[in-house]
Amino acid sequence: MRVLIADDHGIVRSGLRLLLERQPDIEVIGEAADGAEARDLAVRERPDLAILDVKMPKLTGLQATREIKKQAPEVAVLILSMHDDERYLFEALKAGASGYVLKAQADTDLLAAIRAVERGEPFLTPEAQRTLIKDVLERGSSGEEELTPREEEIVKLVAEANTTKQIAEVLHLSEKTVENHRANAMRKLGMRDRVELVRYAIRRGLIEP
Amino acid sequence: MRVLIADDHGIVRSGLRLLLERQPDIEVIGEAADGAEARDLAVRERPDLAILDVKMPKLTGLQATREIKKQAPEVAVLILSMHDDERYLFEALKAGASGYVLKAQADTDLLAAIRAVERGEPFLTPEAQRTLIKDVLERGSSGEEELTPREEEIVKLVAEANTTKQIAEVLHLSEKTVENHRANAMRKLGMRDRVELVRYAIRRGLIEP
DNA sequence: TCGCCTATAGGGGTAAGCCCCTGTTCGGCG
DNA sequence: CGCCGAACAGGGGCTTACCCCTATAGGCGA
Repeated sequence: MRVLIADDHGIVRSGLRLLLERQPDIEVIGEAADGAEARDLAVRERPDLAILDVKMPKLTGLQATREIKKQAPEVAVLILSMHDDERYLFEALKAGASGYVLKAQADTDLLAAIRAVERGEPFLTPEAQRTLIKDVLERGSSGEEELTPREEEIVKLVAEANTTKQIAEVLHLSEKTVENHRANAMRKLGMRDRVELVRYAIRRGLIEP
Repeated sequence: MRVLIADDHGIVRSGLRLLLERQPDIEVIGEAADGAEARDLAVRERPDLAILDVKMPKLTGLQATREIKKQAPEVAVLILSMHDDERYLFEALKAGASGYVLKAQADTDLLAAIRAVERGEPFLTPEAQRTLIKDVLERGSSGEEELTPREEEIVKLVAEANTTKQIAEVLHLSEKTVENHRANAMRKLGMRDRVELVRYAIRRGLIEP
């Protein structure tokens, strides 16, 4: 199996190469340090698989994926996510990637992902599958809201460091209702306390850090 | 030369290990996936050198450096910066690090840095030296009330949604001490609860949103 | 040497958050 | 129409956070 590696950090490329070359049937046929190089190499060399980091100079992993799938659709693509988040999961799949692996779990999941790609199957980590399923269930597979407007309103106020009592006063509700909306939002998001809601609110742009 | 590696991404650890073990006189004696683990390993194993990523869960590389230098001052520390930024350079040196290497240049600079540390010398990349000079020139009087290193550690852990009990376990402290540090930090910053601390921690770059 | 700050730890209390329930009202939708 | 989900409200219980207070040990500078 001929594989192409693309990441802007040499250290990461070395780590990937080490991991892959322990497999007797995998051959790393090239490395790229940015997305444009990755695309050019993939189109020219037609590897069985291209492993692309999300964040790269010139072209992101997702942009490179789109171009590779257009010019060389038989090249499978696995996306490596830099961060421990899955916010690019949908875009990656939409761009034509066969799998999405978080870098933190790369050593354990990457080989499983490669084997899945070898069989022509898609691969998602359990976390990614959960995220995907949750999103599909909760927002009907399009860009709608996960939370109801009321819940989002209350999450925003929580993240602005208002107490339940203050929120109840602002919204003319009972404290109990506020608690219920907050609890429902937390349950939907899989969160345990207000602290996690703050980070969610910031990621969603509900408030400024 | 006995070396400890700490990074929350297994792939990066593998890459570092590969790079280091090509050197006949370097032995990687351990890997850590977060700052607390790195500190514990460094204190227990007393390596000649600990290579720490800046951004790690539980304790940042800088926080881990402070604790290592306090409990095992003979352990040299090299800071690896995740991104191509140098905003933590000054704090890294203040914390007791012997060097500061950007990950993008890690394969070329890291060995030079290690050799410098071996000779007991500090190491800065030319870019880092330039940044440092600029920082020293620009830094006059900030005036804000600063948190102690301990307080900052606890603020980070609070903002990562750890409970008092969990923080006490990670830092090997009583819950009461954690409460006191948290309260002192909140008093200094004029904040009333953990929610406000989260936004502070994100603004300060202690955690990602 | 004397203070001051930091880090550590605890006592004791109030307030708040979080979690498990039940229930009503209202509007939309198959 | 009958069902479902959203919004509303509450009971009761347990945990946690937050706020006073005291106290010791160590380091460091005036």
